Amino acid sequence: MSGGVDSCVVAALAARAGAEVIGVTMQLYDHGEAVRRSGSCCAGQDIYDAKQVADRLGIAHYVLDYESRFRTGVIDRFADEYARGRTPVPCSLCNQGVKFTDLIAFARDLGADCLATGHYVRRVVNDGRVELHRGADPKRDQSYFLYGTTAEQLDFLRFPLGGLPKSEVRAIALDQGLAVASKPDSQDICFVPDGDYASLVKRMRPETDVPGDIVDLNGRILGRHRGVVHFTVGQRRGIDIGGSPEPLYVVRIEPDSQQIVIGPRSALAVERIRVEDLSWLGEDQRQLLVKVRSLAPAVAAEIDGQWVRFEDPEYGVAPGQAAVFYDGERVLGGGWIVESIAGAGAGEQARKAAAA
RNA sequence: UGGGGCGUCGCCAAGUGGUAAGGCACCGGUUUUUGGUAUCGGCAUUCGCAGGUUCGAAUCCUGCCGCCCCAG
Repeated sequence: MSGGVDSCVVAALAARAGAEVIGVTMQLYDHGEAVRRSGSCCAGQDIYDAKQVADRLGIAHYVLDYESRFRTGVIDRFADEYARGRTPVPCSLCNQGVKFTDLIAFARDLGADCLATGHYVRRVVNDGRVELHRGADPKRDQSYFLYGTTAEQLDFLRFPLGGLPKSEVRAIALDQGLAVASKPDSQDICFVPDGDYASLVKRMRPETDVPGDIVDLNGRILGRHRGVVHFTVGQRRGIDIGGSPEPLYVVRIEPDSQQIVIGPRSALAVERIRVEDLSWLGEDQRQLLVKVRSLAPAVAAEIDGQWVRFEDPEYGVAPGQAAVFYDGERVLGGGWIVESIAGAGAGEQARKAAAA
């Protein structure tokens, strides 16, 4: 129970169903600053909210201090990735680590039959095989963040909200008289109190705060930037360079030289990517759909070992993000994007032709 | 101190007598359980400065200032 609407409704549904329910809240990063911020989770006020709901439901409630695990497993890695010129997905790190590893272990120790969470994904048993599917509400689907779930974890997990639209979840919360019914949806990075993730990363990895050159595709210096921490591949705003007839985007980040390479949208075209730490729930699918960011339609691709080749070029693929594989509604797995190969963008071709 | 060209929003840039296009950048909203993207809206009472002509000038005239190129 994070203290938000979703997990509290899960607890309420379970309690109403007559199950023996034990509420568990992880304390992940409470250092006072995030305490009062609504829309966060797993800290301060949210833990109090979760406790209130548990009391109302008449269920036991545990608060687990996972701060140090969260720090090493999520926050440190978050900062490290920026230092490598990548753009991390902390939510996936959290799910794969503390949430689905440590929390499941705790639940098993308690002798629980399962662990239910408020994620908008579906667990589908098909022919005795457990599958992970997207949430029924396409606007709420969180499968992108859960691709790393293992079959063994999936066996133990339950996602009661996966088939519901958010509006219905709120209606249930209201109906059950839960104090959190109208709490705003959480967004942004939970452990960054004010959305200013850059200042956190700067504090942890000062080298990401070093000014550097902004160069074009040919290496020509166009300007200066305040530090690589402020950029991600595919980013348009914040480059602060005008005078171009078309928008310029971050094409590449080179942390060693502190350089940001920018170019037109066509330079963002990516033909294939390499992924690491591949997690796999499927069989032997090679032709599949892949999402390279949480919000984006899944596109056709072919996987071959660590390489994923897009049927059509993808734009703005940022290393550090996850590539998540789908077969229709079903999640097949995914991995971290570590490398991308420029594709046949129209502009790129024109540039090469002009240079030749 | 000979010749030529140019000075319009932070940048690029239309506009050559009728009352300041557009793009980029920037700012704000929307969207969003990561970062981004996308989208919508805002953004020069004023055209290097000072005079003059005109009903009316960024557009014509004069002077000055600044920059660039060629030639010394």
